[in-house]
Amino acid sequence: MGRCDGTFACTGGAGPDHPGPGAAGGGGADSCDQSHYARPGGCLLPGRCLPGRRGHHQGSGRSGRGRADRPRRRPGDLLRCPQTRSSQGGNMSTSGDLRRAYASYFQGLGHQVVASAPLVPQGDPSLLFTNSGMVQFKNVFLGLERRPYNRAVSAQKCVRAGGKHNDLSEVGRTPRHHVYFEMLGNFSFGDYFKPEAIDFAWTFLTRDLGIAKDRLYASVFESDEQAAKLWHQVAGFGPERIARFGAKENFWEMADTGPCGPNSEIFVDLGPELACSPGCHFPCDCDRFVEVWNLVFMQYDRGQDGQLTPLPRPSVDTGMGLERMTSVLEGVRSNWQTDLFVPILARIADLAGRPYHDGEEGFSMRVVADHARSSMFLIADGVLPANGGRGYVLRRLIRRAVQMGVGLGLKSPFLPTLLPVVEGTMDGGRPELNDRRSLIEGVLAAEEERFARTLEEGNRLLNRELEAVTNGTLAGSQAFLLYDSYGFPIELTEELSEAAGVRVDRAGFDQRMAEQRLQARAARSVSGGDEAAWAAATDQLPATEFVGYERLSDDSVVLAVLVGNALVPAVGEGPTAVVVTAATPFYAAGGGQAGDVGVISSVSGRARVLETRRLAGDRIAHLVSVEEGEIAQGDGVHLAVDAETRRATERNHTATHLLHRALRDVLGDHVHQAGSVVDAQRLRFDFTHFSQPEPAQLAAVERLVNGWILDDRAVGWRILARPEAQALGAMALFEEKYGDQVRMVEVEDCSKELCGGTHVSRTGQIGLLRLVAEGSVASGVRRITAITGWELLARLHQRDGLVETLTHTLKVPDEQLAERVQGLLDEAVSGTEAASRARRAELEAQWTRLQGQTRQVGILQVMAAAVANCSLDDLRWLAGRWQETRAGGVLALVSNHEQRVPMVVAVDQQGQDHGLDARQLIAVIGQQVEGRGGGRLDWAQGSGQRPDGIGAAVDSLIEAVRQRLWQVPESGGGR
RNA sequence: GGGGGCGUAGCUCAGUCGGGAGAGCGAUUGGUUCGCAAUCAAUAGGUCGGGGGUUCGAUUCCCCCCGCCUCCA
Repeated sequence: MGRCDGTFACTGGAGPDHPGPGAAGGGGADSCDQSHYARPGGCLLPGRCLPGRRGHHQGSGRSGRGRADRPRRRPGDLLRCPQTRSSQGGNMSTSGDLRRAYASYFQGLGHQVVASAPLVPQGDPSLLFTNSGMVQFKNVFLGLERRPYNRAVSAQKCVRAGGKHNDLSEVGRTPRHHVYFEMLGNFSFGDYFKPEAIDFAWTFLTRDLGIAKDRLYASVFESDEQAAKLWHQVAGFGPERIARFGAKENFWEMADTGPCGPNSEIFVDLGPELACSPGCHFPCDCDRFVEVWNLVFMQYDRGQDGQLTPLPRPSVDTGMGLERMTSVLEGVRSNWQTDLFVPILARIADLAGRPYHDGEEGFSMRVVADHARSSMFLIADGVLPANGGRGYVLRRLIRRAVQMGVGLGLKSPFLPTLLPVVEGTMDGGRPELNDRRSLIEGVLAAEEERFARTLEEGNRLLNRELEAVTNGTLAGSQAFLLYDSYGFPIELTEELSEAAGVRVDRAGFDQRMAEQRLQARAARSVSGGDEAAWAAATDQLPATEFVGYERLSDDSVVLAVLVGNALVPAVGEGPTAVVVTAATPFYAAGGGQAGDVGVISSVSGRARVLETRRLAGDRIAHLVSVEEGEIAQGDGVHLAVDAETRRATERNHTATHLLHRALRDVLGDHVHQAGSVVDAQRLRFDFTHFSQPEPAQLAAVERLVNGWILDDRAVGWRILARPEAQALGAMALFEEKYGDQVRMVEVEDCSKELCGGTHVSRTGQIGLLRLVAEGSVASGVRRITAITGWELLARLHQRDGLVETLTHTLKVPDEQLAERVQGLLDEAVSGTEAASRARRAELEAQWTRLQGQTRQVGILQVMAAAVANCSLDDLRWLAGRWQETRAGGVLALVSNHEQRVPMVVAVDQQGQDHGLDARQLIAVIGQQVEGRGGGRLDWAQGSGQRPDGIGAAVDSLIEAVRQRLWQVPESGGGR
């Protein structure tokens, strides 16, 4: 990258990979800084700016204090950074203050304060994690969702790791990359636009935060004259303070189509001391100018053809990275030196027994600090370590942190012990860390433990490999196998190999790694769901009105019919089709509840609804098979849900809420829902818990639930504002939609949960509940399966039928069944024992007879005989006796058994010395009985299928031995 | 979603050109020992994850499924 050459269009950090704060898959203020420590010729001296600052703590220097009494600087500190100018006139001194000030400033300007959405995006499978402030407003910007306000402000939790934008490898190496960070943002949904957005930002920065006006700069899209003009009017910026960039940096798009527009970024000059060169000036992408705020002006809609049409009501989406703005306010050079990280780093340094260094030496500690807090927030939002998807990202974060920590000499498990410190840095802004404390600690401890086992196993395997190394190099494929199949980190392989004086073929390893990536990517491009295509084909339609809470049948009109993934005017009998109506009583699969089935009919046709699914934009898709006539777009139709199936599903859904409550009562508050499936047949509930529940605990749970059912408690629901629901103590699930209006389902004096599903109206309708299975699905997650209502009755009947069959067959009353079966088993066992004893006696007798049948062939004793009715196992037993008694020479036994001819041949050492091979001999016998066989030099077996050749087989064996002895005269002579 | 590895006695695991299912620990019984610990000996315990195929014969080779571990996306 060029810098300060006067012609290069400096990005200020918002490079091509980081389109701005609002990008669903994009980056923004907090991950833009590509500058590194220890840069040759750079203006930073690692470690100079911030001597160890352990001891000072977040929470000190709250608002109201001036910088004079902020305790974070000691008189002797060498502070080369221009932080002394940072907070002039302002009273911001901590990240918590900034978070609060931002919210209250915009609240004062008519913005609704909206809670942070969870890190797991709702209803957007294309996105691994929430990675910017606008994610929860995406559908509002797209016009698919309406909210009761048109101005909002939020402090959004974000994670960038995994997926397309992966900052993982940069964390710890740069001043501003983090996996977890927070984005402060104000939003206008078709309300105010550029003039207000720029004015609000300017006023907040200069008045509320007290940043000197001469330290601020802005960038605008090259052709956005309006924005440039506004910066001049509002801030008095001349052209030298307004950079103009092209579409790559300053034009933002949510996706290939849809809302988009230019954006304007605001930069703070950290001072000439940080300049990369004496001539450095704005714009320059060195550490001197830090981008703190990105204002996105959504004013166009890009159509399928790529054409831009102006939006009637332009919108605004802004993002300010909490961490970097805090660093500016606190006058420190990197985010790691803010109150968000200093206490965490200090604790890690304490545990490691060595000081934290701000330079390269501190890399490991920064990674541990970042990954620890990232993991905690992910777990708090319901992510659990797993082998794929989000869970895998979390697992990697935890393991990387543990590996770094162990390298620092930390004693595992140390991650759980960091939780209180991380929570402290949040200054009360993130209560979920406390609410989910036991869960977070448990998950972290369990994962550390599991990783320790992985390392131990890898160590064992590596040592084995190292011993086998002969040329001083461990093959890249071996190192890769250790990594790929056994999860043993390559860094450890290198380290341990080096200690053993072995080089690791890193190039070979990297080669394998690249192949693996290619393979996974190629596979990915093939997959793709139908639902996305359906959503795209119907994106002009309004949200479907769901009337299924109130009734099970309704009339509506068909808005769209799809066959395959394409819109069609009508569909007849035959193909499976998708039907979308204006309104429907059919519940679309979601929240764990199965979609409804039933019938859609019109004057011209009737279709069976096989499945109901929810599409993006709250449209409901019925998957149908037309049974009669046709269903056409524009038809008036009657939609009827299969009531029996729906009722059964509702019984299971309400029972799930009761079960959840009972589990918490019996096992403890760390129990949280981790997945749920509810259909007409059963309910399946996954929950967090770290050990196997005792049978007595499960019995207690079942008893509690059935007690509530027998109480016949009322079940109701209402829509209310989210804070209200929280105040009432509603169970907040991980999957819940963090809208402002939430639906709370309440079981009288028992359970309150936020839930969009359908339920019985009184618990008595559930009938009864029975737990039918309990097991583990992942570490720390248990799964309970249960049944209710008719399904339970059917199971009882089935069980009763089974018992009846048994009592009938065994001719004993119910209560004696067990005893009778045991008796039969004992009899069977003694019977087979007696039989095998008898068989052995028979074989023993057979063996005695055989001993008389040895004949001399040359110098060898040959025992060749046909024995009656022996299985291959019997022959083996006889051969065993032959070996035990050291009869010597050659043994060949042939028998007839169940239409086949089992045969064995054994040759002792003497026979082998004379060139005899058991495999050749058995082939000779095999010829006479149409059989085949094989084995080892001294021992062969096989079977044939012509019992009438047995006599010839024995003769041919003797003849073969004789010939063999002639062909290969024994060296000592003796014939 | 795509790979790799693993699944054998209660536990930890051996078991290669396909042919007699094993070790250590644990359990039971007996001996030695003042008791425990320890130690010696004997014994029990296995649909070799499940199903299908190839073969005279499959723990072993092939295919499918299930479970666990792991990497990549």
